[in-house]
Amino acid sequence: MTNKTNHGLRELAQLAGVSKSTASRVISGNGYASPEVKERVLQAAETLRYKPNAVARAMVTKRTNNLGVIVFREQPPIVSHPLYGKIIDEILVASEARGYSVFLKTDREMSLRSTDFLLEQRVDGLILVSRLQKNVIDYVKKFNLPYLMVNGSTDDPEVIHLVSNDETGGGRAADYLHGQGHRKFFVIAGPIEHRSHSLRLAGFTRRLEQLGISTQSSAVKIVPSPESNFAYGIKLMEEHYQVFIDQGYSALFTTNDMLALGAMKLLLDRGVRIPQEVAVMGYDDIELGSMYSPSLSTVSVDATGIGRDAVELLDKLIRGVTDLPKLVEYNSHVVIRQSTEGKE
Amino acid sequence: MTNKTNHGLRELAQLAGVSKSTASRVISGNGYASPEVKERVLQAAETLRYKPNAVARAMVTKRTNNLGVIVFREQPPIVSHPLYGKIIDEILVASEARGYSVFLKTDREMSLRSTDFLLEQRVDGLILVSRLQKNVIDYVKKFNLPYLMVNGSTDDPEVIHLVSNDETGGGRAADYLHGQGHRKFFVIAGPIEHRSHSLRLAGFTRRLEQLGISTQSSAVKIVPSPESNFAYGIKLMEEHYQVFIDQGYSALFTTNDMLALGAMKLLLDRGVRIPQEVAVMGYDDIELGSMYSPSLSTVSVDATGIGRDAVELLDKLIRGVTDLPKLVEYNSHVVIRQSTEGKE
DNA sequence: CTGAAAGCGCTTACAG
DNA sequence: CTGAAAGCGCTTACAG
Repeated sequence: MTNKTNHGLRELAQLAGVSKSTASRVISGNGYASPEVKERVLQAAETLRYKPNAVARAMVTKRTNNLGVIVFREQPPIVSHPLYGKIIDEILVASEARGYSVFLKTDREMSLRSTDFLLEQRVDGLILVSRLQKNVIDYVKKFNLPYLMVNGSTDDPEVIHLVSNDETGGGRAADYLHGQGHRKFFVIAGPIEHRSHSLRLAGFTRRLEQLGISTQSSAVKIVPSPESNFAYGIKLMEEHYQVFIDQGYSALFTTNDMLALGAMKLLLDRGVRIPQEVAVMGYDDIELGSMYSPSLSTVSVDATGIGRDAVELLDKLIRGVTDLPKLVEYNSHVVIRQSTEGKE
Repeated sequence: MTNKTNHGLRELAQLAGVSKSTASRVISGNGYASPEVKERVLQAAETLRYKPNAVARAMVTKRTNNLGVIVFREQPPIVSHPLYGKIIDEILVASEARGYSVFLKTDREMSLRSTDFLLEQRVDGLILVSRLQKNVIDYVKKFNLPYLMVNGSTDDPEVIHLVSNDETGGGRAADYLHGQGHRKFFVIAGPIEHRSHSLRLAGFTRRLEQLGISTQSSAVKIVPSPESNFAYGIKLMEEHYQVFIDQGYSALFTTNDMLALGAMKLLLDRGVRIPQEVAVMGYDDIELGSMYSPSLSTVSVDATGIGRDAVELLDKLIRGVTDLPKLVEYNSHVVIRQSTEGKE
């Protein structure tokens, strides 16, 4: 049994009977080496269980082949967040495919700490996920580090960001529900400061107006929610339950699935039949929604495309490719499931 | 505006008018420096926006302060897996608190690639999550690297592993359901090769036997499932639906929540009333279950404790603490929700 | 095709 | 209390 000491290039070279330079060339795959020499080095690497030291390599090449991903969220479910989890999964897979490893960090206080950490780790690039404060991106910009934003909001025209086309998606939801015959809409809208929530709502109401439904009238009731989670879906539906029933709203639209699920659970628990009495529609297409009974109709967000392209674009940035798009939008489409179908 | 070039210790020292050694001492916090000197260096660091190079530091200290986490799963939902996601979230938080950053890797083919990668990155320690093949741990053991296993299975007495006490939990589920008056049990059991599924089932049936219910008789029907996901919950329930109804099983127990949710959805879609006609109980306590309508009764797994302790134990291992426990078990408790309550 | 030498940006004894 | 020097484990021109 070879001992557990980690061997370096020097021991490797020694055992193979070559110089460190030569050993380095065959291990790294850069530069020439005769077949016989190559064979000997590889053989030695095997018996020594040699693992090149990526830290040392990074120091000289000034490339770590590491990416940093920071998810900005105040509340605990971070990786396990149904939408961000999907995006991160995709980032992981796409990174692996391009030879990058990823440091995953979460940042609760929208601080600069995690950014600093990754800067010190000399990651090759940074993916900033979710809404983040302007100061974070102002900070990142001061350094010479490729970065991009996923699912955040910014007016900064310099910043590359990937978002789903929430306004169009909101419009499609309105279109679909209207097409199903609905004329009275109850809407629970997540935090207006959050780009996606505000655009989804804007798209939804604009489309209703175009369809001849005044969103100022009693045909549309919009309830704002300070948070976009399950608990608030329940809470707000509970608070407005009486109005909801009395006014005869036949369709419920929320700016994300979690709110929809919460509201739907409250309705189901009170015996309201979905979709027979009320049609419910969310946004995001989280896995949970497809598993619900009734399964939740929704508007999809292309988490797979976003995650994949984030890595691809960042890789291009790192490699110095220019003329990259500053804004990449992903199309949303309506996903019809049990919570809205069956309405005749 | 300071330019974007990244400055090194040399420039820092130069600007502060001290030697690199001194600059290093104040930046790293190791060693002495007079208040005035310290002040000057810090000042210079500020104006230069100096970020210590963690790569260089790691090379000399032989400590990266990085941890590697590998999640072994063949199927896509990895980070976004409802249970593993929770554990990973906790690992992230606990790592941060102890000054570690984490490389998150997934491994679909149970290969040695991700392990090698992390070995090359010279992480200080490794957390192996989920079921992994014996060859992976045999491989890791050959290197001089602290590691531990979470939620996996091993007979190797040397390996530190953290698991939930699945057998006891299975027994508690049986106890609870029996106490609710149920005498006919339908069980969907996940892959028997997976430690947690087989122990949950074993605990459940053993306890039933103790309660005087023969698990060989028609009182208990056990259906094995090759996968432990939602789709199989639906599929198996569908296949056995007629038997299920005809035989009058009043309780359904599955070895995880996903299976329970799938089976429950099928029952609900067919109009079976839960819990009035059938009580349903899962295992894991994933967030989804608490949101369902009816919310799912289950047996909890202490994901928070597991994630937190994994980092704590690994940190101790890294710091050379000895006499660590080889096996840490976490208690499970029954979580009663709508899918079983209401039965009188 | 291969090797000697310099250097990546730090830290750490060791002098003084 | 501070600085000069060596060295961590690699890669990369540059000779030969």
